[in-house]
Amino acid sequence: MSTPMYRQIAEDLRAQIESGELKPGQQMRTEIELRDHYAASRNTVRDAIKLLTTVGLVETRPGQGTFVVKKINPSVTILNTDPLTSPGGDITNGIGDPEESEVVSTAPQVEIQQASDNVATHLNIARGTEVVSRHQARTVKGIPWSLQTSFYPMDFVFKGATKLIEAQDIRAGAVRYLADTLQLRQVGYRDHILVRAPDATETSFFGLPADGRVGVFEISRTAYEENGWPMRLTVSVFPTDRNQFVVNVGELPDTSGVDPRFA
Amino acid sequence: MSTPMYRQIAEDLRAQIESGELKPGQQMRTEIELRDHYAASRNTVRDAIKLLTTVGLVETRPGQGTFVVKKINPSVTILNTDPLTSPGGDITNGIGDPEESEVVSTAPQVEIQQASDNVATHLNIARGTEVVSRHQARTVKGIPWSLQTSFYPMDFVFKGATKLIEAQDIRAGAVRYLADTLQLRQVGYRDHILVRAPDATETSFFGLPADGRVGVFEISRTAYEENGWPMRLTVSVFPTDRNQFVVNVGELPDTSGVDPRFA
DNA sequence: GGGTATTTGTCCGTATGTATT
DNA sequence: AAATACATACGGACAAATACC
Repeated sequence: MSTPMYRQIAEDLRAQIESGELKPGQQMRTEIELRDHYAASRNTVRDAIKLLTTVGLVETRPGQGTFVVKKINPSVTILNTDPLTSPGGDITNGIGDPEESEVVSTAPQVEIQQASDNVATHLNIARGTEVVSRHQARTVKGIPWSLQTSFYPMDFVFKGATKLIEAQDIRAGAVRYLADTLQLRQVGYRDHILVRAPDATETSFFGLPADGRVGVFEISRTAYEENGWPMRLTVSVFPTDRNQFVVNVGELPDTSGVDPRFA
Repeated sequence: MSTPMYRQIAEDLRAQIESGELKPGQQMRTEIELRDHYAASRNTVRDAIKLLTTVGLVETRPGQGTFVVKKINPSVTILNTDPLTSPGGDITNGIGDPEESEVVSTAPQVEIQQASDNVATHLNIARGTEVVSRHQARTVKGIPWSLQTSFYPMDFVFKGATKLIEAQDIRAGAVRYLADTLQLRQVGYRDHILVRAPDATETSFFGLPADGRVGVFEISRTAYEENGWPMRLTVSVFPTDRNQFVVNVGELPDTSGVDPRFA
């Protein structure tokens, strides 16, 4: 009997959930009932529940009880849409109902910053160089979907792309705008995908659990112009619990028939 | 003073870590010392530490103490290498030192299974249809890197691709083999990326913390032949704490200069 | 709105087990 | 073997959130 009691309790409850005995959304027995059932202390039962919470199987609501989590219908985003250069450096959404995506972006929050290590590396400039930062929050059907920040070399503004420092959406897209004003043609981009813990801002914006057990995708998209120089870095952040991504390579039948189902 | 004490303690420690006052790898003060320092109970201090561990900032070692985690040097994998069809459906590694990758694969574990919902959906066959499952574990320089399972329709074996059910590596790659024996030419693939909690097998193989706070990437690669039919599904699993992925779109300078640095 | 019962959240103190040095 | 440090487990008390009457 070397496995701790709270793990055994958690394993028992997990089995009930995965067997379907406890259904998604259903309320579980209260901590007191579980304490009696397993002949343990309430704190031990709470340890078991805590374990299930970090794995994402259950969720607790103060004053109400503990519930089996419902599967969230995930948002699926295609990372390499075919018209490479057109949609801007923005990551657009290919959600279930493509027509009614209802993607809403806040007005960009524009700042002049000194390039951090990360930004400097991706933009291939010296650390501390001034860059324009344009930050936006996006919601899909009212639920928070992404936080994204684009970085441009400050040079671009001096050379005439003054709209970059205006706190307004750039109509026709930033790609088009830079091509028109600076003859900077975007010919490709590279996405860098990682997962990390959310910071306080992200936790609050996405409504993630405060204990940080739900990670976020951080996708750094570096766009290049025709001479091979990076012209923009866009860092987008998405919660991992409701987002998936797709990459298409080669000739594929039709991009539609992907409906993600998994137990 | 509405924020709980254990959160305040965690916030204080977090600030010390992020300011560099506590360096990566360094041992923190013991629970007893922290209890005295913050005039709290040991359990409360433990709650604070537990919070920091779920965020991945610290790690506890029984009998030794609590330590600030060291940043793991991440493995970077390119999802869309240019010779699309050649490297097989396998996801190959583009780690820091490309020459000495030292990727070691175990002998495949071959099984005949009935297609699960997920497999059936991706392979576009009926649920319960028999499929060949080939499972492999991979290590890079001795550390566990990925678990991957490929699924092929059982048809392929009946039609002559009998090596699929042999528990040996298919030399020259499965793509080449299927092209040679069945005239099945792979013309592209689609990667589906998501993050979920690891199961017991994955936790043990990767040596992940038992509480499941480190998620895993699950990348489902569906390969298509020239008539647009799926010919293989490969599901690969990677821990999120030591893996990153790259997607290249359009014309890029050279794929080398990506060295990921982030605070 | 108020009051009460229910349920989870926080915090304490204590005891004992287990891993490491 | 002994000391140290974290892990598990218990029990109790009060706070905070929610639901219901």
